[in-house]
Amino acid sequence: MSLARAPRYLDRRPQILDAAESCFTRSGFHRTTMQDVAGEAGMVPGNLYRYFSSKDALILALIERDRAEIAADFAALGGTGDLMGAFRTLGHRHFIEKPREKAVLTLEIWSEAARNPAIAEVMGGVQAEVRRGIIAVCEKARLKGDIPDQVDLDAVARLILTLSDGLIRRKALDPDFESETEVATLLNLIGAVLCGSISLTPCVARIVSL
Amino acid sequence: MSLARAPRYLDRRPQILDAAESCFTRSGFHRTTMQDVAGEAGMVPGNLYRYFSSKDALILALIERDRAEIAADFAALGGTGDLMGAFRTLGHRHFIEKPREKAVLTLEIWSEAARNPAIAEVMGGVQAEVRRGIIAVCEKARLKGDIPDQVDLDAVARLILTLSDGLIRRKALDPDFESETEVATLLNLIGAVLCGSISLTPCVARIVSL
DNA sequence: AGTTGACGAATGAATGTTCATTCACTAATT
DNA sequence: AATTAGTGAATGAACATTCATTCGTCAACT
Repeated sequence: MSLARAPRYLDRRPQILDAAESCFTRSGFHRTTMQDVAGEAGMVPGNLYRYFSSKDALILALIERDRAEIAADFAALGGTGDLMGAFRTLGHRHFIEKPREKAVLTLEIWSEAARNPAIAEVMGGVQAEVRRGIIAVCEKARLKGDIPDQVDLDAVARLILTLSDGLIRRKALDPDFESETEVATLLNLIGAVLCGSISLTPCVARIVSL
Repeated sequence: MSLARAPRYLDRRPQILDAAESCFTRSGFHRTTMQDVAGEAGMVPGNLYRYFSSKDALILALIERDRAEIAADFAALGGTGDLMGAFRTLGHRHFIEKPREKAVLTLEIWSEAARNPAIAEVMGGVQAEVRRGIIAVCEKARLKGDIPDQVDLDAVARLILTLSDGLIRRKALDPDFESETEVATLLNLIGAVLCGSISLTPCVARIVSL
């Protein structure tokens, strides 16, 4: 009787998520009403519930969409053997190309993750994936002899994560933040660390002497 | 407003701010009700309005209290001539001693700052002050000959700010974040940068070759 | 080809709750 | 007595969610 039929109408989910992204960026999760999202999506509030079971589900779906995007970027990263080129590409894509609004939304997600375990879990997943991606691509470079043995790749990965997060916060909130300059500086720094020009694990004597 | 006179009774403001801090940390600004704060402060909601004119005013006052604390820490920093010692102290105080909850609250403040201009302004003030503090203490060290001329102190200050923000985000949300290790690593890195072991402004040839 | 009816999509008007804020009042202090 | 602190019970607005209803499309049957 009931045939598996192709959806008669458009799938409204992407459209709703786009609307939600605008609203959440503009007003934050909690100041955004379902009425706002519906208005932005060109429909009526009740109808949102056909696609997302609750406001929380909507938030979560939005975050998961971002996650998928990041994951895709990292899949592409492993390909080439050009380590710094890969980092430069990623840096460009994530900190220069993307508008400030994305950074603002990320801040929102962070503050939400501190309380919503579902969001925390998604974020943890991204984090782990990015970290593994960084280490993997570095290890490939090490096999080619580009990275000295004494460089602690795990520490490098943590450093990059820290720098990335710091950049996001500054991009979102510092009025005179200059993406290009900042990214260039930090790529430079990372390059130097990977070269072994400085070690992340203490070479205490020199430092203490300062 | 009427701070002019010594209160006849206890000043409840600190007590209320403490309560608010707990609540905001636990639930975020927007999920915290005035009823929650009042309960935590051991009083009745209406009474909060004797001390703060609105929920927003309460949030702002809390942020300003933090600002004062940070400012005080930085006032102390300039004193000694021990550059890395000063950084180590600050790093310890802000990233190791303070509980994770403080970092969570900071995340909350960030996401709020993106929309509330009053908060953004306070944050901008802190930012500027910290930055000036860093540069000032570095310049003092440079006069003593501890920092080579080619080190770009402005870039160093930006780097430190970025690293600090990244640390806060990771401390708040990474389940296996290790304050001591991370801070030690980054102090080490900063020390190396200040030594001139690596330059933040491109020495392109080497990097590109990687 | 035209009609019908089934069914998913969308609407719009509630509904019930949660919450910031108010206020008339009582208690304590000087 | 006068002033300040604190109470507790509203109040009313905002908002997530529900639901009865309408609309649009298509397939099956004349």
